[in-house]
Amino acid sequence: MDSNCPHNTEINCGDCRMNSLCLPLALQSKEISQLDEIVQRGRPLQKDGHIYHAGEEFSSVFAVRSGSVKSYTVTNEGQEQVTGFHLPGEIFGMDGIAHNNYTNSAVAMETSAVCEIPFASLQELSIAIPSLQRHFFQLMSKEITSDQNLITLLSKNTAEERVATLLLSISNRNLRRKLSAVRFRLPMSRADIGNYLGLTVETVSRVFGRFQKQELLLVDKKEIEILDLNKLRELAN
Amino acid sequence: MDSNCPHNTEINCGDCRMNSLCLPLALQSKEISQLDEIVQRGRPLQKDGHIYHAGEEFSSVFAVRSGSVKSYTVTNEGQEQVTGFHLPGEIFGMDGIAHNNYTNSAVAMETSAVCEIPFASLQELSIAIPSLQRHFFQLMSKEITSDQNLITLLSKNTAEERVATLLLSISNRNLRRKLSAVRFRLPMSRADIGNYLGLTVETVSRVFGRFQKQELLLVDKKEIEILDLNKLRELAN
DNA sequence: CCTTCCAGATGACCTAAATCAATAACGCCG
DNA sequence: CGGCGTTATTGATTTAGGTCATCTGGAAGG
Repeated sequence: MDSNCPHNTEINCGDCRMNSLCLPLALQSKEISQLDEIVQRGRPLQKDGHIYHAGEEFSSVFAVRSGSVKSYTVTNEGQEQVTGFHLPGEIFGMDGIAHNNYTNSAVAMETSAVCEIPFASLQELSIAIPSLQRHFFQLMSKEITSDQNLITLLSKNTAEERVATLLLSISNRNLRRKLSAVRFRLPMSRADIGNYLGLTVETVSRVFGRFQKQELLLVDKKEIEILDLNKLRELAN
Repeated sequence: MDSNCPHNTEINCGDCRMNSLCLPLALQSKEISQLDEIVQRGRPLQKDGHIYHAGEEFSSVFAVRSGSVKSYTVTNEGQEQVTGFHLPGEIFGMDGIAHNNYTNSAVAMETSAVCEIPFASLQELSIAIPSLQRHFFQLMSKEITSDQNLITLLSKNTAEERVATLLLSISNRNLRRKLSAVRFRLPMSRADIGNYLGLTVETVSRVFGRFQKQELLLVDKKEIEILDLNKLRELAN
């Protein structure tokens, strides 16, 4: 298999382009290979393929290697609530630790590959490698703060502010991956955006329309070009 | 000091009435005393006394021993966002782990006492006591799922559903502490409730009014009596 | 005891976003 | 290549909850 193929599942953690994002920086190469042994690579997924469903027994956390994944829960009235979008290098599945069952479902939004990290092994390894334990505490804490940011967004901000904030979040995460911060393809549908931001599809569509009229954005279906990053930041506040 | 005083700071973890809530169940008594050594008791607080401020260097997580605490952040426009209410036996401060700084501020809503658990010591002890590591992973994961529940509440539910859900949450947490599930005192103001639920004070007040008219509740200032728990559950869904 | 203050309640009015409805533009598959 | 189901856009109308303004009552403090 060509090691340049984005969905290649053969490479190990030490060589993975994403390792600066999902692993602790301070890891020794010996420690990386210990981690490498527990990580199960090779889970290529089609669009709409599930990684796990809510309610299933928790066993692993996952890292996105390529493509993109969304997490969602289903309310008791049966409506979907998108709780997060996961881009390459990001970890998801940590909601399952609390009760030994995943509370979210996770699904690929496009052709993707994920790495599976069995949690029992990770816990053991964390005892041998304290910086790994620390790293996972930090990852979970980051998830908490980003969820709390979303809470604030939902409870205090207008439709325009919410959309602007999401665009900037994706822009920043692309930058971290050495991709363009101003030109990118949204992996998710308008419906997913609206769902995540507590808005209807129509409102999302209208906000995109207004942003184009104000020459903040150039939108062509899922392709986005940010024309005025500063103005957008101002709007998002 | 009288060991029956609710704000007594002398008792150790082994004897604390709350230990079934904040400690892992499986802990040996020898392990409890190890934990006891790192826990700093004796932080009695007045109403409005801060435990920490957003931005301060992270050092410890905290457990509520008596009284009640709220966490909040301040948006860049200067408005407060309440992110959580903490009742006796509950742990808070875990948002600080990610970046070594607290992202929330924590303040006593009434006369309270908290236990301080220095995080560095906790991490070390977690290596010696794997069930403690597991317990903390679980606590953080619970925080994630409860934040995600709030996200869903804010993005999908009406004012009445939000208020009903909060009342039931407090009711359940009281039950866990062997207190009445139907008669209790709200430790927080209407403004805090509204802020937490993404509503204005007026709306919260009107919802309480409507609930009383429907004979679901009896409200006397902060004293609440739930008259029809099932109906309230139905409403909250 | 009176005054001040602040939390809470209630009413009148307004607005942002939801809902409903129609249309357009696209993959996708036979 | 043509038809069809999904996804997105755009417009008209409605509504839940916000805003503003007023009022009440209890607690604090002199």
